[in-house]
Amino acid sequence: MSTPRTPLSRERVLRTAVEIADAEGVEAVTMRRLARALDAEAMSLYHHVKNKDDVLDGVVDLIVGEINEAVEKIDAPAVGAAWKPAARERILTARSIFLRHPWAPPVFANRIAVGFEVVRYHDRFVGLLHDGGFSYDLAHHALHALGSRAMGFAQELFDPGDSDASEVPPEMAAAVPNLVAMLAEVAHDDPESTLGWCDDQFEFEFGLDLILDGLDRLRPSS
Amino acid sequence: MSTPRTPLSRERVLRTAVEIADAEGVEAVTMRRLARALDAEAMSLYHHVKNKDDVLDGVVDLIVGEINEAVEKIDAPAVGAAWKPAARERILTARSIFLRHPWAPPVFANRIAVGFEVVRYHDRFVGLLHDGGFSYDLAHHALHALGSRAMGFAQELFDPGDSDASEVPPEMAAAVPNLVAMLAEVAHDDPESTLGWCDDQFEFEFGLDLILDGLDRLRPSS
DNA sequence: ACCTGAACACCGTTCAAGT
DNA sequence: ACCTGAACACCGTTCAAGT
Repeated sequence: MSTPRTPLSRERVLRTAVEIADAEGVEAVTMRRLARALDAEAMSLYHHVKNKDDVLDGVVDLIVGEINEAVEKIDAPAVGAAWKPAARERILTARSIFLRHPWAPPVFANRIAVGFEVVRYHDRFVGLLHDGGFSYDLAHHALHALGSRAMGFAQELFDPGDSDASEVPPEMAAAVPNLVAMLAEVAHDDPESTLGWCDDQFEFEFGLDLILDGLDRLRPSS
Repeated sequence: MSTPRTPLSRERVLRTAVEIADAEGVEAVTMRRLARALDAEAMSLYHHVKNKDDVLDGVVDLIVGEINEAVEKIDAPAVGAAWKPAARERILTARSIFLRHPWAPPVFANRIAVGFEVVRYHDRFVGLLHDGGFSYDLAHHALHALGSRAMGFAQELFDPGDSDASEVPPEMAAAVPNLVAMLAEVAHDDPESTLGWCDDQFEFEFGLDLILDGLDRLRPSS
C-alpha cells in the first residue's frame, strides 16, 4: 500500500528545510512542517538533527556549500594586483547564489555557530588576499571590513531610496528636509531591490568597490 | 492596600522592554514577561501597542532617539573637508549608545519598518554629507555603502580572530591552511569583542575609516 | 476608556513506549 | 537503531466580559 519511504537523514532534513524556505520563507520552517514534508513525525527529526538551531545552522552551511562549489570552480590563480578582480568575481558569484535564496541573509546574520563551509569560504578568501600581497594581519582586517559583503550580501537598515519624495507626509517632511531634498533628486527607477530587505545590485557593487579599492591602496607593494 | 499604580502607556511599555532586554537579553522580552514587570496582564498591553512587532519597532526607535539626542548635542557646523571628522564623531557617538545595549544590533537588523527616529538620524547624516560637498546622489550611495555602520555598528558573520590557531582540530586544520596561517600570525589579545557577536572597536574603526576615506575621494571639489 | 481571565492556535522539545 | 503518540511548557493573540 504505502510506497517504501526513503529513510530520514540529516542531509535530507536540511535539503527539505531549504526547499520549504525557498517556497514559503524561513518562518514556514518549523519542526512540524518539516516533518510533514518528509512524511514523518516532528519527533523523528531529532534523531538526525540536534534541535531547531541545528537545522538553521545546517541550512546555512548547505548554502555556503553551494557557494563554495560555484566559487572554487571559477578559481584562476591571481597574484599581485589581480587579487582585486578575482575577489570581486568570487563575491559576485557568491551573491548570485543568495539571489536564489533571498530569505537567507537575515538567517545568516542571526547565526552564531559557524559551520565548516563558512570557515572554508573564508579560508580561500584569505588565501586569495595573501597571494595578492596582503599580510595576514591586513587580510584579517579586510575580512572584518567586508563583513557579510565578503560572502556576497549587504545588510542594510533601511533603504532611503525606497520611498518617493512625494509620498512623505507633509508634517514629517518638515522634520526631515535633507531626506526630502535627496529623494527629490535621486530618481530610483529600479522596480525593486534584488535581495529582499537588503541591497540592490548597483548599491552592492558601489560599496564593494569602495572597500576593495581602499584595501588595494593599503596593500604592500602596490 | 495596593499602591496606586502608574497607568500603562506606550512609552512605559517600551521603556520597560528596553530594561528587560538590557538585564536579561531580548529573548526575555515576551508579552507576558513585559506585563509582569509592569504589574499588569499581558492582554492589557494591547491597548498601548499593536502587537509584539510593534514593541520591537518601538524599542528600536527609542534607542535611536537616545542616539539622536547624544549626536545632535555635539553638532558643530562642518563644511567642506571637515565632513569626515564630523561624520566619524557622530558615528562613534552612536556606537557608544549601542555599547549600552549590546542586544540591539541583531534586533535592528531584523526590523523592516523604520520609525521616525531612524529616519531623522539619516536625515541629519545626509545633511552633513551635503554640507561637506556631496551631491545628494553620492550621499545616497554613501548611506548604502555604510549600511549599519552609519548608525554605529557592524554586523559580522563570524570573527576569524576569535579562535586560536592552536585550538583548531588537526583534521580541520589541513582543510583550512590559510586561516591557520593567519591565526598563527595575528595575535588577538583583546579579551573579548565589545558588541557581542559584532565587532570590536579597532576593527569597527578600521572598516569605517576605509569607507569614509573612499567616500572623501569621490567627493566633488576635494 | 482601560483592564482582565479564559481560551485558541500555534511553537520547540521531553518522555516513555513502540518496532 | 530508528520512529512515534501523547504530553509539557511555553509563545502571541482573540474574544467576551468586567469596571
